[in-house]
Amino acid sequence: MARIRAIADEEKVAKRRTILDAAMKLYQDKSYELPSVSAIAKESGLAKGTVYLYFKTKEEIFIVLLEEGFTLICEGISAAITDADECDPGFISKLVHSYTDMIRNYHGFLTLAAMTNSVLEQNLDLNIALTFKKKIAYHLQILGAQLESKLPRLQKGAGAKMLLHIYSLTVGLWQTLNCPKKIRPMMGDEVLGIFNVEYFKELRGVLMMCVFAFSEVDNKAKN
Amino acid sequence: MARIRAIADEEKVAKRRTILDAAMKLYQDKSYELPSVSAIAKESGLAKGTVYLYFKTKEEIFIVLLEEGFTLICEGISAAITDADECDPGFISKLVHSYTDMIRNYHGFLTLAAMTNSVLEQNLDLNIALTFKKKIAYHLQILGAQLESKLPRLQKGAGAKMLLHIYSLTVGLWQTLNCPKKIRPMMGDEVLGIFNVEYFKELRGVLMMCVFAFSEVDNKAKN
Amino acid sequence: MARIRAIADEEKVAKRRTILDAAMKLYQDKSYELPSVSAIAKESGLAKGTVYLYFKTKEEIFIVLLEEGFTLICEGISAAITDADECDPGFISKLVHSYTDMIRNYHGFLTLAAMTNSVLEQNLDLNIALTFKKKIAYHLQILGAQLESKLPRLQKGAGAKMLLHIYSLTVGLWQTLNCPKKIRPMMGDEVLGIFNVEYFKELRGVLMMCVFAFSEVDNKAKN
Amino acid sequence: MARIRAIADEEKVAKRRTILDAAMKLYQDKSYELPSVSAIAKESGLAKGTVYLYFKTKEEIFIVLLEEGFTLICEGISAAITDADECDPGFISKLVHSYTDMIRNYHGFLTLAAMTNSVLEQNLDLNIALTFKKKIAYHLQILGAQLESKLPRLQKGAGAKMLLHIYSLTVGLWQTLNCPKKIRPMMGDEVLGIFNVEYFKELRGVLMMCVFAFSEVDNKAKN
DNA sequence: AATGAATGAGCTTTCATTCAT
DNA sequence: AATGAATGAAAGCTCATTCAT
Repeated sequence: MARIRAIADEEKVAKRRTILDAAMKLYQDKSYELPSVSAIAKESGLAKGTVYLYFKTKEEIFIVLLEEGFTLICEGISAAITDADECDPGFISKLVHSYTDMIRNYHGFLTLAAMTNSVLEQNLDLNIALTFKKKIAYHLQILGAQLESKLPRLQKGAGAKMLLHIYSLTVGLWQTLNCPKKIRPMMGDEVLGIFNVEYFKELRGVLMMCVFAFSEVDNKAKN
Repeated sequence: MARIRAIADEEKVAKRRTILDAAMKLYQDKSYELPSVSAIAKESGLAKGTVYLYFKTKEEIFIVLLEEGFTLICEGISAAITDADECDPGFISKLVHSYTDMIRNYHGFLTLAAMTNSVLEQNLDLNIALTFKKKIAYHLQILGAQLESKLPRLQKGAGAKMLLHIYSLTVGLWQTLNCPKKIRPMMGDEVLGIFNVEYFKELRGVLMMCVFAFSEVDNKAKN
Repeated sequence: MARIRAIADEEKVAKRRTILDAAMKLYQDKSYELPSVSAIAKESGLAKGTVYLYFKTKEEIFIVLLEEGFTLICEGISAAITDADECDPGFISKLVHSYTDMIRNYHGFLTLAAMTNSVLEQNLDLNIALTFKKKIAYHLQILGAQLESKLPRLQKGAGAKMLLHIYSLTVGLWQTLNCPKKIRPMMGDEVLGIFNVEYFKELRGVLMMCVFAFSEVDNKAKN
Repeated sequence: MARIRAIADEEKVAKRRTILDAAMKLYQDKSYELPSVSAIAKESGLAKGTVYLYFKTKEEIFIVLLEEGFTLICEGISAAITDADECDPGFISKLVHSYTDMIRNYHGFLTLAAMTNSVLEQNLDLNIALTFKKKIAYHLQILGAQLESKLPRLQKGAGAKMLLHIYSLTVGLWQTLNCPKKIRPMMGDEVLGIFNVEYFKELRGVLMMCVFAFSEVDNKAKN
């Protein structure tokens, strides 16, 4: 096996990356079932024990991947907000688009997000779980504040809350619309028409509606 | 002969019920972790093998429970719609309340719904999975149509779609806000404030907003 | 694999026996290291899971073997006591001989006994450990009482106690004199002369002495 | 140059000591389970690999500790023999007391001694194992001779042998009476009465008896 | 139809030891 | 001489599912 030692911190980070990437690859290849640590090790070209040197449990690997995805998406939106002109009537639409695009590009993010509670958090070190939650909260906070600064109709705190709701909807809708690969060919049935929509298009539709609603309601509350 | 068959069928249904009830009880008792088939069999007073005569896999048991819950909730809302007066300005609010109450009363429904994709559908017979999807679609259709008849501003098909979105949000929000028991005591941290809200209150809040948005947008689209 | 079902109780007992025998064989073959459950299963012609159907932990298997050996030996001595004539001046000597013979015939008993505390009791279900202790105590009691009836010089309770001491010495001496196979060829060194004795002969020698001492002291205490 | 070597040797000895002390501390703290090499290294303030520069295997560390304990105890008794007056009728009793006191003071000695065969000697370099045996033999010899000089009734070689038997009994009795902490609270049961004795008191009792027997028998044999 | 004994792949995890640095 | 990253065999155990009875 690759008995290459990661001595410097950056090498360690690189090896961690190797494991994370291998885990993600297998996760995607295995149609979004959590791969075994054994498989991850093999894919990484490392020994099983080495993986446990970098992550305490299997779930930790995936919680990190999820958190990375979340961070990435948040940063993307943040950039999009900065770039966009809030006076542009298409401001919201642009943001929504960049949001859905970010998610689309991080393959597996949605599946991962969907199993956060039911699977990942179950077998997670207490502190890791908490740290994860805090990071999510932090990102929502920061991004929410940024939004508030651009959309003055949003009251203090409403930005983060709105994002929380958007995120919830994103994950929930995905869970409702997504279905295992093997039954996809049989989804043609007319009865199932309601599920035969393109997820991202649908998501954008609902988001536009909700963001609009948010602004309105918030606005009214102000008056 | 037919008589005997009927009796036999009744017995079958009864035994299925026994298993389902036992599974649900254990699921609730074990704080919403899927119990083992062995435990379900014991709780049912049946042998392990017998359980497999009635359900092809463990997941099938829970998908049936989920579907039953879904049906129950839909029927409840249907009744609520029938009872309510759409001219009453509190019409929407009443519906939303009865919706959240129904869900609250079906303990474990949200957890079950949340694991639908990531866990349940993975190890499910193709036909079972499909049938499940169809039942969900059917209920959404029926209930959607009923809604449309009461809220004329809703276009054809918009009722079902709205319900789909509501359901998605319900499940997604639950996943975001819910957290494992063991980390609940540590949620006091200020950073986590955004997660420290009462789920059902929060849900009602968002739903009110969304339903409102839906009507508006839909209305506008009409004009 | 041998998918032969043990349905009747006697069949179950037989299968348990199969496992116990396989475990003992491996234990002896592997120069008295505890074999893995996996190996025991293979040797038994059973699946690993099946072994766990009959024994909760690996240690339980060996504690049962130890207890069986203990019981066997006690029964043998009991018979020897019954058969012997306490007026015969060689009474004690005969008993000691039958004791050492019993132990010699139960290969591995000593090694097993020697690891009772340091290994076996560590990973043992509380109740199993306790039951084991009770059985040992029970046998000591019974056999002790029998001895007292034959050797009137022994006070009440002194029989069991004497046996406890004899057993302790038996195990302790074995631990001191026994040595791993691989270093046996090098035991010729003169310095090691004290260890180069035949265990059973040595044991008999010490026991004779001790039993004698016991009687004396006890006798004196009486006067 | 020689000077430097001497210093280097001193350092080596010192480092060995550090490791041994750390190992002993952890062993005692962990209620007499063998600690991992990793833990020993950490406790020593050394790297894992460094430990292996000083000891070939983990077991070697503990065999050295056991041997040190043995030496200590022997030296203690030797001193006690020197100090005591063999004409004092309490001579034996005093020796026995100082013996049990020495053992009591070397915490963990008995546990270590008890696992010598079943655990330690298994994974030990041949030479190390042999050296260990030789040291034990040597100590028994020396101490035995000293005893013989004080107790003229002891024939040549009988001293060492007696000590061997005493040591065996000490370890064996400890194994029989000692029990894991977790089952200690449940030892109250009447059946287990025979095990509910104070180890050191019991040991002293048996030893007094045996030593007495030894002298007698030996004496008789002489005549 | 019902049983429950048997299966065995599968899991995570530990840790003594090695060896590149 | 010292380090500690990497190894990987080995372990115990679970449990969904099968199938002989």
